[in-house]
Amino acid sequence: MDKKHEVLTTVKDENLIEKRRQQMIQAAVSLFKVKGFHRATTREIAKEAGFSIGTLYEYIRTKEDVLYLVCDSIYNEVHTKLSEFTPENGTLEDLENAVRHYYSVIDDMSDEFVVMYQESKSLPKNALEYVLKKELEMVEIFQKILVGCIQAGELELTEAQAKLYAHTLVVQGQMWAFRRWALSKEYSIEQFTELQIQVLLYGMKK
Amino acid sequence: MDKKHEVLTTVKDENLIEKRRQQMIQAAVSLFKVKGFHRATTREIAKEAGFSIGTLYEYIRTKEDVLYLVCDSIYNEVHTKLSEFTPENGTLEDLENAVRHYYSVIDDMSDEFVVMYQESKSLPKNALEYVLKKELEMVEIFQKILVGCIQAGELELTEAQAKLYAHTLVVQGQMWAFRRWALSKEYSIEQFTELQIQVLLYGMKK
Amino acid sequence: MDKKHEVLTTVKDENLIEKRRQQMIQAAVSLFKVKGFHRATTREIAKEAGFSIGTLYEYIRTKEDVLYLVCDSIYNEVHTKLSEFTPENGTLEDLENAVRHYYSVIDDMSDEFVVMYQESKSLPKNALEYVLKKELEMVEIFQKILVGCIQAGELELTEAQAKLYAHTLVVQGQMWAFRRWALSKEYSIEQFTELQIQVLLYGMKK
Amino acid sequence: MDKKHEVLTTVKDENLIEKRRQQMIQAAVSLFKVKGFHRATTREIAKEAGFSIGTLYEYIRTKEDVLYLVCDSIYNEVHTKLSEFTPENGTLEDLENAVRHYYSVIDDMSDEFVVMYQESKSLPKNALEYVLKKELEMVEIFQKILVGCIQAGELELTEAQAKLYAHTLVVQGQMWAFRRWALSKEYSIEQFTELQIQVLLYGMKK
DNA sequence: AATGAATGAGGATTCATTCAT
DNA sequence: GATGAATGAATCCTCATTCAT
Repeated sequence: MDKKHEVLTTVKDENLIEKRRQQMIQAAVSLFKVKGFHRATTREIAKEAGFSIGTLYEYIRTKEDVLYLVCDSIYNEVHTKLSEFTPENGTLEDLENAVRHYYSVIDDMSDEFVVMYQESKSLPKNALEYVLKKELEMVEIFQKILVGCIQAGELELTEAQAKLYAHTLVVQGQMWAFRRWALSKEYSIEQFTELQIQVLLYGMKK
Repeated sequence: MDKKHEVLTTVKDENLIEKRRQQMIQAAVSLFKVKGFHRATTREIAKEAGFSIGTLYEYIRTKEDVLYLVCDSIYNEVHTKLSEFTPENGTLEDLENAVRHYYSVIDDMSDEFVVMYQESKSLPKNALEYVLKKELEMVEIFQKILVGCIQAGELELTEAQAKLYAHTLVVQGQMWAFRRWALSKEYSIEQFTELQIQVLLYGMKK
Repeated sequence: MDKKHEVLTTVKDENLIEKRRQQMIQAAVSLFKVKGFHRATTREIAKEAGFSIGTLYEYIRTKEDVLYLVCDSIYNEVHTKLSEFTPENGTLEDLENAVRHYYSVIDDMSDEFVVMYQESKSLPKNALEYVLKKELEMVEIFQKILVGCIQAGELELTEAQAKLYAHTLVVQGQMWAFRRWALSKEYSIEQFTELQIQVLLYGMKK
Repeated sequence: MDKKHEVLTTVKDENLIEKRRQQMIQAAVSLFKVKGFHRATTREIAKEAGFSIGTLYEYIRTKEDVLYLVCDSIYNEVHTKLSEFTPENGTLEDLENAVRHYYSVIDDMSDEFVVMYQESKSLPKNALEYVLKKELEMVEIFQKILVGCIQAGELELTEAQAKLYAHTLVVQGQMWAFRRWALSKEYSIEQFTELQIQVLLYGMKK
């Protein structure tokens, strides 16, 4: 459950595996976005990726493997991008900037986010567990920043509150991806971000 | 697009239609919860509902109709329950109570919520539009309360801010349904609700 | 392992099941005879049986079920035919007649025999066990007749010998089915039978 | 049709061809024994043989070639082993010893025998004809010994009877390979052999 | 000679939907 | 109104074979 869920391959060349999987993931995301996991066929995925159905199956075992690779890849990308920005001062400004950075990552990858959250329930059990673990890691990133602020005396929260607020921050970012159809009519991502920072950090009461 | 999406029937007797559809919806929710819309078969739905596949198709046209009925039914139930409680004073206490009421409805119906949000993307175009409209109506309920508070001088927000905060309140409630696997280990629904009210209304800054 | 291996069905009407399965078995035997189990497709089986592929799968779960039904049906038919003729006197004449009867059944059903013995190895484990049990029952029929002859003083054999001779008689009959391509050039079934009776019962030494 | 069926090769070096084919045959027999010809894949055969799928196809043209090589190799081995022992006196003792020798060869190679007889039906037409010819040659070996006994006055049989008895002797030997699952519980190969000699040469009547 | 990545035709199975009873 | 047998398009996946390196 802790270990990375392995996707078995017939092919041996590691570089080739990486290359083909990138093609595959990109193809899959663009198809899942439009039709969802179940309505996208393995043939379509292969074609969109630029190779034959036979080749697709040299790099995966089942269609669900594709979904897993997509989810794993998205999490890794988000993690990498968030890690580029790790504030360490424990100021509220740091927290604000972390949120801004995260929300901009979501804006860049909102198709991927929507696909991941809508389809991950179709993963086989242990792949799902792995993905949920990754989700918690995302929450922990924010939790650590919050704890930093608490220790620096900038925030006055219990551990339990900090954890919940971390969830809140993560979910509010996802909201932008999921409700883009409604929200983008009214706000730009920058407006959205600043408004959210206002209410989440400082409350909506005047 | 604005009108209620109609589900055609062979049967004439309105009472019977209502009865069979309730059986159907209940069966579908419990199946979709476990296997999702795509993996649940119409045969299973019919069986779980207590009648034959032939009978199922007397009351719907396509499998997607079942999903639509499920979503429609959930929204109506939530609407009804929220309408039981419509505060009109424009106090912050009213707002808090509205949130409490909404979050407790979500707690009661969290399976239904999860099913609805995970599967509604599989609705045909115009049924989806109808459902999204319903979703906006939910947001508007909170928006109105917020506007009430603004007018009463309890909150100091622009219209744009009020709308976004309404979304936030709605989404944070759904968070309880979607992240129950993680959150319920740490908080009861009451604790969750009070903590959320704290941060959303009054901010997390000390 | 002892119980009859069950083949699950979607259809409820028992008479219909029986009818469709007979069509299926007949179609399968004629195809397996020509192409073997693996090269015959389920579509061909359905078509030959006179219904659609969908209908075929209403009456079976897997392609191997077809093979099992074929084997089971053949054994039952042979058993029934052999049971029509059960000598009880313990004379050598009885034994001879039993052999004659068995060999003529094999002549009638040699396609079926060949199919069954060539393909039964493809059965899933517990279906195979069931079929092997049936095979032993066939041997036992002859063993009993032999024991009858021993008790009547017509033959002087140990139990162990009787069992082996029963196998021999059964296998020699099957030889007619398997080596028809060579044997029928030289002998009619009647000649074959009488020559076999000679050597098996009375030896080839002058 | 009479000529040896040729398996074409890209490779020139005859020694290498022989070596690779031996690896291939051994691998194939062990796989066919477990999974049968159809379920064993060419990839598995190559891997078990210790080389790549590409290399496998340097030494054969089609998968059926592998099966042919297996059958051919088994027949040749049996022939060689039987030829080591060719009695020429025309005594019944010679006949008995030939049978003993043959049955012990079968005991040594029973996996190979089972594979050959179960799978040879999958050979392409002219390879099958070649193999059937080989089978008849096996029968002829015994037929010759029988004729020797007849000429020496030890047996009193017509040509037609001699040929049938030759088939019988060959098939009874194969019985040991095919019914090992049942027979080996009751008899050792030596017991089996002696009992068979008794009944086949001297009859079971007291 | 050896390798192994690529191919795609082919096959088993599923399941939404229909329609005769 | 209710039933459930029949249908066949759709889909996942396999595997023999090829060919560039």
